[in-house]
Amino acid sequence: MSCTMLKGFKALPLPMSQLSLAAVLKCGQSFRWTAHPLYPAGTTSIAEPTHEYRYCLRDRVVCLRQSADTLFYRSVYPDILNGISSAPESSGDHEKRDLETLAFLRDYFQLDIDLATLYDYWSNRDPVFKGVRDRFTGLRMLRQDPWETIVSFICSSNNNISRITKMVQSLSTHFSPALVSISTPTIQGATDVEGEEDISYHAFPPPSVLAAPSVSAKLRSLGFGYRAEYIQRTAEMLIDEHGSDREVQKWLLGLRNMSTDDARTELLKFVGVGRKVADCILLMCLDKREVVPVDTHVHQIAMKYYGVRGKAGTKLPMTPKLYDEVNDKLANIWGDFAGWAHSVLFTADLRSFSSFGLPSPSPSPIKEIRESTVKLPPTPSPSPRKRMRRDRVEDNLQKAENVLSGLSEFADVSTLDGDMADRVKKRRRVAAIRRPVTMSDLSEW
DNA sequence: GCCCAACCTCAG
DNA sequence: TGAGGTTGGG
Repeated sequence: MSCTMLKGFKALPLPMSQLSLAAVLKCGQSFRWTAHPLYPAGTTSIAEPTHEYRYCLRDRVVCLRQSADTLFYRSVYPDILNGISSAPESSGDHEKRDLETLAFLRDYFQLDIDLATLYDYWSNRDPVFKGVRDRFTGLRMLRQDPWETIVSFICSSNNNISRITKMVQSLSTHFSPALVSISTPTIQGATDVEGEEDISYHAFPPPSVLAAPSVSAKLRSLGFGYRAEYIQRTAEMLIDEHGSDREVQKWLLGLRNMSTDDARTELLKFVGVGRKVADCILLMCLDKREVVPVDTHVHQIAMKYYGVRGKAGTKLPMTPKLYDEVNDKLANIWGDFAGWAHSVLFTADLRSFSSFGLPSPSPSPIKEIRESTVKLPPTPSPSPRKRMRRDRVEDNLQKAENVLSGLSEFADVSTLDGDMADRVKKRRRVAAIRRPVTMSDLSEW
């Protein structure tokens, strides 16, 4: 790859097995990252960065690119901070900002959690997971901002990623001033010169801004539907309760130190936050890694492959009791990081990948497995590749059935008595394996 | 404690 | 017509 392409970027050694930006940033956890192609579609090798990803924080825009073994990053600041209107900034300022950005990345991507070890752990416990792991490497949970996460997931009810993304973006552009304008990356090897344009970046609006009574009508007009009132009222509740944005933020971050149940109880007080949305928030910004948010899709898979009550293919009303059954079952199988495993299996199984012009993970492994349990009609001369894939899927299904029928040592513990189940669970508990990314990993490109 | 219709909008 | 759901009334 050319050096000029990454001028101004710092490099952090990081294998794809630990983080795949393309998967993580567009799988339905975060809705505010933008993806910008660096080459005309279909002209690059996977070893080189294909896109630049951008995300606007309160004071800077973080820009990322990824190659097979390296994460490249830089941040862009408004002119006022760039020394245009004051003294020229020193190289020391640059250094300080880069360290701050690196600190943000390590926290946001939770880089001290060793994802490869977790994948191995889940694979050993769950043949179904093992069957799909290779197609979704580097999928990890983000550690996001609580306020942004709450609003984003209030928007998520009865909704899809594409529309949620539009809503969250429009929330930012309408209620938060532009922080800085940046031109899109030059597309290397493009035949026409067009494509380079300035884009304004807006941070996510703080609670005090969305708490204003006029906001709900405005949100209605922006197409938020019944979620408009939920967002305004939730913002209002938080500001009324805690006074200022700073205090709200402090209190929200404090939820990370509470037990899962206590934190969930607090979240359920907000309007527009039910059990499912609360669990998404717990998992995606409050460090509750064992929580598995249950929607109808998860329930379908849980019925089919993990022996949860109900008839696969048909739908049962998602009562609190059924919700707990699904949640407990999956948490038992996947352990302390069950919510992370869930994200690999479920948030990855979304067609919406294609709507961002990113490489599609299809055919969806989940769908593929689902279809293969049905008697497959004799296919006229399947390609050798397809043939192998189906064999593999059926092999995995056989293993899955072994698990479900108790033949495996990883059989479900929920049928054991409480004491024994606890001891089994304890023995199975994985110690979070940490692979600290140290400051010495930081190198100048 | 459990059930169910209504709710915005858009894609299939 | 229903979706990766929640609310409010019975």
